[in-house]
Amino acid sequence: MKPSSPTPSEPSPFPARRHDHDACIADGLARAEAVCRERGGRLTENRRAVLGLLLAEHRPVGAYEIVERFDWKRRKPAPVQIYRALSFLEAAGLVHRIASRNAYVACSGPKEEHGTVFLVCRDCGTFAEPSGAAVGVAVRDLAAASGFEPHDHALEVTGRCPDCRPADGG
Amino acid sequence: MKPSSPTPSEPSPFPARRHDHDACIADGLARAEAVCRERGGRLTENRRAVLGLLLAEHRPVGAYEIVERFDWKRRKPAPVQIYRALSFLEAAGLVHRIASRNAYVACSGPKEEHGTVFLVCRDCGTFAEPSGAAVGVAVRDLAAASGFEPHDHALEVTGRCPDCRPADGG
DNA sequence: GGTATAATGATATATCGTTACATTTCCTGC
DNA sequence: GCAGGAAATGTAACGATATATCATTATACC
Repeated sequence: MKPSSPTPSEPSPFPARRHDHDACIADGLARAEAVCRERGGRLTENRRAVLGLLLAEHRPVGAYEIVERFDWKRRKPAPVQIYRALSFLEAAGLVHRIASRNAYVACSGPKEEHGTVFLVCRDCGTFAEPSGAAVGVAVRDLAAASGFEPHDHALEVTGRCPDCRPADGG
Repeated sequence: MKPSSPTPSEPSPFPARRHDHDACIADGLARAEAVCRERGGRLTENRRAVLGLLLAEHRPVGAYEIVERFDWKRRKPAPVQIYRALSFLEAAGLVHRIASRNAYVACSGPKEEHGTVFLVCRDCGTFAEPSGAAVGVAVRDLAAASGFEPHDHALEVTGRCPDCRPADGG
């Protein structure tokens, strides 16, 4: 197995070291607009700003860190403003809460289109959301064996991302 | 597949509706003593009391709920007392934190001997920790495909336990 | 017993998230 | 344009979760 060379059909879920960051923000916001049109909510200034801030990072960001970094009409918003935006965005499947860190990340698509698997680098904090089909299968199997009826799941994995792990894989 | 009849070789990870509760508390404490002897810590009165309280439940319990229920020399302990005990117990692999609920559960064994999969019933709060070998495999596969080096993972599944789900499985 | 280490006691504070209610903005129909 | 209602925001206070700090006590080891 060559971890550093994933097959072309399954590209790394981690962002490339250099990529068109403005484009990934613009894409995220465009996707958000589409989701809002479909679901009926409004992508207001606050929500857009919070989502934009999360899209600009590829890592989980705490709500109060958003408060601090949020230049909002030249002053700080109250925490509740941020939480309201996050609640809306999470309900729309545009943001995930990383429970183990009390932090939030922009999601790469609507809820139906991805698993709920989160990889977080313990060194640089970089975040990725790989497709979690195998995990979904494992959850269903486990549940069936236990008589448990699963509704929702989240798998949070900590470790080292390709950029932070030693080159030899050790 | 017959979810309500798991194979005998893989018994339900959920506690039986009626079981010898005193025995499972005593077993848990005895296991804790053994772990402490092996690891070098001490199972002091506070730690024993916190673990005992968690063993007496089969569900995640919040730290401040422990504070409230803790009859400790006839008065309430300070939160920090509870958090200290929980930190020790978690480091020893005797307790898990359920991040999605900010709550803690007694673990059924030392860290090496089980996966890190948590089933929590959304109706009654009952908790189970099934063996998560398949999940471990899925995590390793995902990680290998991403070039990610996994160190730790936790899978939290919410749903309905065998006692709370409708009898027909719907 | 003397000393080092582990653990606790007590107070204060940091961090994360919500309640409550008044006000404003936006959409819709006229 | 303008009324009416729903959605979203503004503001202040509060509740819930977790940790920092430092003095003190208990335990293990010599």
